[in-house]
Amino acid sequence: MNFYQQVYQMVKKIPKGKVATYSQIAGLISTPRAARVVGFALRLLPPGLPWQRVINSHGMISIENLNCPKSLQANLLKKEGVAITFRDGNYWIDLKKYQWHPKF
DNA sequence: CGTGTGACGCGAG
DNA sequence: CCTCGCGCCACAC
Repeated sequence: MNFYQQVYQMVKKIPKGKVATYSQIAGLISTPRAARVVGFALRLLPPGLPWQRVINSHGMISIENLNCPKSLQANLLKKEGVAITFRDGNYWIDLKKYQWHPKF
């Protein structure tokens, strides 16, 4: 199984209404420091993945200029019950409240 | 096998 | 607190 595939599998496991960070995903897979690679993997997302639940460690969205606008991600998260705060041009998520805690 | 790159992270200033 | 810079790992070339 490729690293990317592991990333996708992990992203799929994020429950509705929860979010995870890049470094968290990387750590869950095997390599805590491969957060960048996680982002790289999410760049070529296969359809059907809840990519909107993956954010950076600041609880902030930093996408925008790809095919998907940040507003779409924020909208999707809102529909899942995640509170989004818009501040200084970016969407912020309360990680304390919504971060996913996988329990194996 | 060497180099470059990226939806990132963290320490230093 | 904000900005800058390097490290990091997997993958494409």
